[in-house]
Amino acid sequence: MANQNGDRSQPNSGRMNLEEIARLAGVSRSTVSRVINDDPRVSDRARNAVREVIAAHNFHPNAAARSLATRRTGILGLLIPREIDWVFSDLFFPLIIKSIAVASHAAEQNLMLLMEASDSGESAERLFHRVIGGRHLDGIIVVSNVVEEPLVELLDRHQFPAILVGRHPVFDLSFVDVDNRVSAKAVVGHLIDHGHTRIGMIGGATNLIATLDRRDGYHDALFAAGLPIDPALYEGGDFQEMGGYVAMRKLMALPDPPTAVFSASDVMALGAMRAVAEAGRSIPGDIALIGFDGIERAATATPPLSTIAQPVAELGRQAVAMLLQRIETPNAPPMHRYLPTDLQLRASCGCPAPLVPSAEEVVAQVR
Amino acid sequence: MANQNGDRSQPNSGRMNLEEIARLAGVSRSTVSRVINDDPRVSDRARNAVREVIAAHNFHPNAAARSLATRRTGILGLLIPREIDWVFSDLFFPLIIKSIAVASHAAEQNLMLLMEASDSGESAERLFHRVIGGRHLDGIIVVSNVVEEPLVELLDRHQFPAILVGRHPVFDLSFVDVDNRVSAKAVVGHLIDHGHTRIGMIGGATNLIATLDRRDGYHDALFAAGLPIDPALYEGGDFQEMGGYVAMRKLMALPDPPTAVFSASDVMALGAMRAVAEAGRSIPGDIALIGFDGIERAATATPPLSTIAQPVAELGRQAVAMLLQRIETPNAPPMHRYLPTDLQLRASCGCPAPLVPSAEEVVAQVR
DNA sequence: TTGTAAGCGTTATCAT
DNA sequence: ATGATAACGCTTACAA
Repeated sequence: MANQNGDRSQPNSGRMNLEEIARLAGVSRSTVSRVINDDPRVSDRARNAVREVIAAHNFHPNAAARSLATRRTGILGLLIPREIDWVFSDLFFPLIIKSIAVASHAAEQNLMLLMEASDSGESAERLFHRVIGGRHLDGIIVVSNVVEEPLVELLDRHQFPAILVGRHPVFDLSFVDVDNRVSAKAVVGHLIDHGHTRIGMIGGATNLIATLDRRDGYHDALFAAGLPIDPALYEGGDFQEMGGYVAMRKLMALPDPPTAVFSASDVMALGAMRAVAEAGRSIPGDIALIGFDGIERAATATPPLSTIAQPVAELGRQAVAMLLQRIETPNAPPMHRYLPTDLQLRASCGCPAPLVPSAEEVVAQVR
Repeated sequence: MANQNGDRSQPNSGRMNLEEIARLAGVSRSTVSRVINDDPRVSDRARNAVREVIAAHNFHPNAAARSLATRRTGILGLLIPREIDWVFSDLFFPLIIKSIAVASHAAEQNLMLLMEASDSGESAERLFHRVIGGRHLDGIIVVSNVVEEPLVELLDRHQFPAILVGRHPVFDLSFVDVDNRVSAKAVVGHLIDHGHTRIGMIGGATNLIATLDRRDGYHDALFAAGLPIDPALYEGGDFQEMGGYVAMRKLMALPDPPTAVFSASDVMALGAMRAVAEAGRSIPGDIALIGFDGIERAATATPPLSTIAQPVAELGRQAVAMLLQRIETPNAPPMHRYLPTDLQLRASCGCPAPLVPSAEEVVAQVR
């Protein structure tokens, strides 16, 4: 019997390599390589012998040597752009990072996290050339909605395998996204269905593509219903809670305030709710409200916030899947994938209380 | 004049390597290598010639070849353990990930994100051997408070360069942390200073070291004040909002309910506040409350939530700095670093309204 | 099916 | 100061 784990499973104890494994297994280095890479052209006898030695020594092939020979690193990049501060105002980024990480691991790929710091960061161009030029990565996922993201242009120009999470209006790169325009139109359409004719919107940062698309959808809905577009009813925000708060105060201070508001994000909607409450007015009685994103806090807000949910985890998973395809066939035409959103109607828009467990029931359930 | 950027700055256009650069610069490959690595033993003439060629072709050395030769990858690992779901109940993890990423880049290191999925993940042991054994990383940062984290034992046994964010009671690895016990004692001590004698606590998940430490600090404070320890006043939570909500309801349902409560996390405290409000009772009038963490929402809660803040970003920065040291001198004894917390007193504990801008002032400021 | 040997692109040692 | 040349550990024709 082979001495299984004779030396307490050291990781690559000493300085193990293919040559050494080969020696111990009584075969050649190539055979060991074939076994490791599941090459069928190996006899069962040799395969077993090699596997045994590998297991006994807990051997794992050296990553650098491997990628030097294969020109593949097995590493995917994930770039979060420099507008990092508002980026973490809610859990959208954390959740998408998580799903991308998990999906990468499931595909036996490692994930390299690239975060441009607003301050001490290297420029996009430098980062690009260092990481891409140095062949650190096989491909990259860019989670950015910024219109003038410089990386995007570089990726496009150099045809480096890349997937955007969030469409880009100018460069024809592969992306996965939700249809922000259509989704926003659905939201505002729902407010119109409730009978509202004076509908405001709290927008996001103007350099984000999603912001522009959601505004377009807002206009689409008004137009489709034959309602006028009053610029006074649109307030810019910043995707932060305070931005929503401020915007709602402005809307309420209008001579002829809206009776319903569409907020381009749930976090801003939460801030807006605080503003309404402080003004002693009620939701949806005085102002109906719907958000965008589908964050968890929407469901537990007072009143529960209607919203249109993005399939965040699925966006991440699709991005990884698409990137792996792209790495395999770099010359295929760019793919554009839109994932469905989910309109979740709760009390804040005037819909009847939803069929969800009450607080008491939840308590009982948690116990 | 050299043809600067003659071919539109392709990244490693064609198949550039040291040999090719050397040829174009009229020197040998070794000289090019020396220039790249800032070796002083190069004549200015040669250095300039090489630099020119490198710049003209936007050349970057191949990472795999480099680490094969140097036995250094320039990659740090960041492991987020498998209890991933509650991990993202607030922004602690996202913020620490961000600070670690930024600090790594500032130190010219890349960051590999390792997230064990609760479900489809490989086991800790497999992950360890694949990544560490395969020499993907120079070192690793583990952000985990879980007592029985299996990775920690492996890292300890194999003496792989590692830093824990959050101390481990058993294995003597380097770590950076806040002193949870002393901090909790300070919080509860403050409630005692307010005159409370019946003080409850909402704890966290029991498999977390921080939970145990904070409970110990709670006991310390009671003991130091000569107050009895009533087990009924301790309710377990889960670091989620709903857990705090449930725990507070139980505490309020007690025959002799507490007049003050220390919550082991701000998120749970927020849930607790909701429970108090729903019960028609007031904070701090009926129940004084202090949280732990210092999340942003604490300041805007109604009433503003007192808390003790962790220096989250600094924890990340220190972790990177310590890891780099450890990689340089692997045999140095483990370092234990405690960072100070910051008791932020607001209305929820009964302190006078703080000197912060009112909502109106904030609005004015934002405009 | 197996082994030999030639890369992969650096760094590092040793002469010169 | 510079240039050959041997590692580094793996994959992959090509031979056998």
